[in-house]
Amino acid sequence: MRRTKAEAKETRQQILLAAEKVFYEKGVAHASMEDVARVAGVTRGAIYWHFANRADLVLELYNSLPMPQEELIARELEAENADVFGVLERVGREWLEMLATDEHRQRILSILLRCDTSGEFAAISERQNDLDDEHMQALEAAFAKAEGQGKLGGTWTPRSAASMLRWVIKGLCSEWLLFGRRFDIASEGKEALRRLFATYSAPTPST
Amino acid sequence: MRRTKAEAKETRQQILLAAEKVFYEKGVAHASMEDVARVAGVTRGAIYWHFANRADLVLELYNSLPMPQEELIARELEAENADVFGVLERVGREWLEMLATDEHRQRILSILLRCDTSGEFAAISERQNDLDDEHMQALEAAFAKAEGQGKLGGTWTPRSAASMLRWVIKGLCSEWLLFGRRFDIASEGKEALRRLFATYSAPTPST
DNA sequence: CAACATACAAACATCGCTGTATGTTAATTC
DNA sequence: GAATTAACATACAGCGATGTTTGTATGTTG
Repeated sequence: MRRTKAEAKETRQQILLAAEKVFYEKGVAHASMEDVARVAGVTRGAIYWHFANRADLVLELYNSLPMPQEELIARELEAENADVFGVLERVGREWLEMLATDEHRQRILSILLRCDTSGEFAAISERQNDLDDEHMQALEAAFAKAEGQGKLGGTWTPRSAASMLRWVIKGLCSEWLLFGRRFDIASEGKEALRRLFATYSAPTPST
Repeated sequence: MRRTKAEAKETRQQILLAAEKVFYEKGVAHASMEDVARVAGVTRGAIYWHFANRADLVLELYNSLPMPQEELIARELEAENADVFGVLERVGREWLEMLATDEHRQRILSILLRCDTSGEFAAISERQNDLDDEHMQALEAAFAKAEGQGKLGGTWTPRSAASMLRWVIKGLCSEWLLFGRRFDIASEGKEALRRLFATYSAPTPST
């Protein structure tokens, strides 16, 4: 019973959805391919037709997430007198709001956070690490620009400011995702970002 | 060839050390009990004598970590005019320094961070969550005290201050442990804590 | 110094799961 | 419309790991 191309894509999508559900509920390590197949309404044959193995399935799950448009942000920051803090705070807020509303992203990121990154999934976590590195460099550059504009106060350096921002957002997201989403990440995150950026622009102590 | 009690304890310790090494290198999910046994210089029989199963072994690994004396800290904070910020900043700094020097703690926490928390290891992560909850309550109480002393400035509330501190420390440790320890956690953490506590005591904006 | 318990080693049972190979049917292709 | 191939289902081989059971030699206890 060979399917049409459109039907095949539909099947692939069903498998991804099933994998998202099953991996999220049972954990990547302890869910079998047949668990996924059952939920998707197919057999393991279909899964192995569309995906090489479980690691590949997880990778494609990760790839199915639309990534934020970084070039757009970079362009916003290009202007000579760009409001760096305003842009960064807004981007952070938007990211948290997107996470709060996109349940697929929540589940997939939970899966990635809880999955054993050594061994077969090393490739995925390496990709994430590379992305993180790029983000850090972009952040540092942005804060350096703010410093050049004389807007970075306190004892902040571009590096320390970028690191702090990263730690807060990562801590916030990890806690929310791994800990049962027991608080309103959008509003609490918004508050936290506001306070954090307020400290960035605090006047340098004249000691 | 039955061993004496002291020798048995020694064997148990060897198994724990081997498990720490093997689980750290291969990941909990993909290391077999025989891998552990081989490194420990025993057979799986010895492991199953001392531990019920792999989850129990991981749990005992976690239990082997000496926990910071929380009562001591609580007592320090009891005094009417206690320097809350000073104590908390010092405690945080000491924690980071301890983590930076104790390689066992580094490996075991790495194992816990990367291990799949669903399924068989749910008990362990629940215990961690409970501990985290206690910490949060203690932190909130401490910041509430500081607020009562009129020392909590800005727009901070006890809850937001405690959350922020937690997120920063968690983000810091996670990044350092999972990311190859690519920076000096003691010194960078010390700086971050100093900046963070400085913002806590910043004067309230009179808007 | 029996008698028993302890601290393992060695062998066993078995089972779930993975990957692959083969079979089948229907969509494409030329 | 014959040939090909895509899209699966089904069947198979086989490992690797787990938990248990049995064996055994030696501490330990009364």
